Amino acid sequence: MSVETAPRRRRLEPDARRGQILACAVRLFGERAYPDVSTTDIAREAGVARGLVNHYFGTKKDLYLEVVRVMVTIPEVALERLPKGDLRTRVDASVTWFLDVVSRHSTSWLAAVTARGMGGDADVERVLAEAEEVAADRMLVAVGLADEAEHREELRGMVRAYGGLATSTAREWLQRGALTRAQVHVLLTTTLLTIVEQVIPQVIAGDGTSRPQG
Amino acid sequence: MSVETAPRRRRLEPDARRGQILACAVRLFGERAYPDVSTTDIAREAGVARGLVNHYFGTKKDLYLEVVRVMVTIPEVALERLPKGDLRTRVDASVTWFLDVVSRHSTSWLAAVTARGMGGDADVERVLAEAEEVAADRMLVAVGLADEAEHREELRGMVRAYGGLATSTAREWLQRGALTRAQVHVLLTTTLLTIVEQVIPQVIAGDGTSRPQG
DNA sequence: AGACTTATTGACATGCCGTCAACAGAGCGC
DNA sequence: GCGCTCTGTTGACGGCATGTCAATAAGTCT
Repeated sequence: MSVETAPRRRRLEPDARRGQILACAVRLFGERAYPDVSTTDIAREAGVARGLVNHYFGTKKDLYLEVVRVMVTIPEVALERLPKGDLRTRVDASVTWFLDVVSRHSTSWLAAVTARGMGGDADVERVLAEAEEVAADRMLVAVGLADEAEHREELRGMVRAYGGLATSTAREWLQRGALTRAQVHVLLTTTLLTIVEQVIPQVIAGDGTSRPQG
Repeated sequence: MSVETAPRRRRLEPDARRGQILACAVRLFGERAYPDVSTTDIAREAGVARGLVNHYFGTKKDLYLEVVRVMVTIPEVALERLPKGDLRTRVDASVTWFLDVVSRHSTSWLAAVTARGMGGDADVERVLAEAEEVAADRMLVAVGLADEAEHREELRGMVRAYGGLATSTAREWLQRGALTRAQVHVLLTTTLLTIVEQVIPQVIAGDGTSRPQG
């Protein structure tokens, strides 16, 4: 009687195995900190020999980079169509969309932004920076400043900086519970409006972009 | 002739040795990431046996906690006297003070905020949170909202969130070079004024602080 | 079935971390 | 000066994590 329907080794396609291990790594790195998660833990979680982790991802740090990339890419579900109304309407919609996304994927999103990079690693920083770039470009489209060719760099810098505000504000809501969603909404919309309507015109019309003293 | 003015072991007072090792650790952790700095490196840098590091600081993570505490405490040089003028004047002075501090200690400050916590470690997060708390209280004093007893929690939350904006904006200036100091100054002052004059009154007068639905 | 491909394993070498008993520098009494 | 004590300091040991690599077996094709 052949009851051996469970071979001790199951052979999967590389993509499948890779994805499975990556999923386990995402979960573990979302719970514990980088040095507190061993590749042995990940391998055990995936029911796999430890060497296989290195086989697919190289070093532990490489695996972590992919994990972070997955975490920050999750909110990329796309801000497809934004309302055609005036600035205030579009800003409001953007903030609503942002808050929806981060509250839906709150745990992994919090892990990604809280785990701001393993103690200042350069490669991790690069991955986070790329994600910020994408988010900043989308935001520029949303507020209708996408085709401002001349001051592109400053605009992107300001929007990236605003991303820092959005992040820390969302953390006050989701992590510390110091603010309600409504309060966060007011803070983010009002601030973004101020930046677009007051700060950016002042910078564009103001002093030189790279002259130390004006 | 006794040329042995250099005994292979030099005996220091505990405080001195501790401080010396801590200084080396601060330098190394400021350059490389947490997992890329071994206690062996720190011991070698201090010209000391590796066991001594553990003797003084316990575990490697404990040492790292002290390092982070030192890094974030550096800018605590105190915002002693702030001008007595109106809100705009005080906000302007606060931002100027902040930019002075972070530009002076730019390297260690960048290391501290960039090294946002070793991949989401709880204890590291606690140290950073305490530092944010101190900064937030000072800011509340500076903008004249220190004695608003009722909505204390929300106010502190908002100011902490603004701290996130200040951090990311300063990084755009010091690290990426996308913004000039003047632009950063405009962005931070205008935004803080908006928060104090528009957002906070709206929150105080607005809906309930902890009621999910109004 | 037999052969072939390759996903998967297990062991090896290296390095890091925490602990601990033993060593030695500095001050003191004699 | 000699020896004693105190304690800052060392070196080594055990355990664990990581990366590499040849050996193995699962699945497929003929």
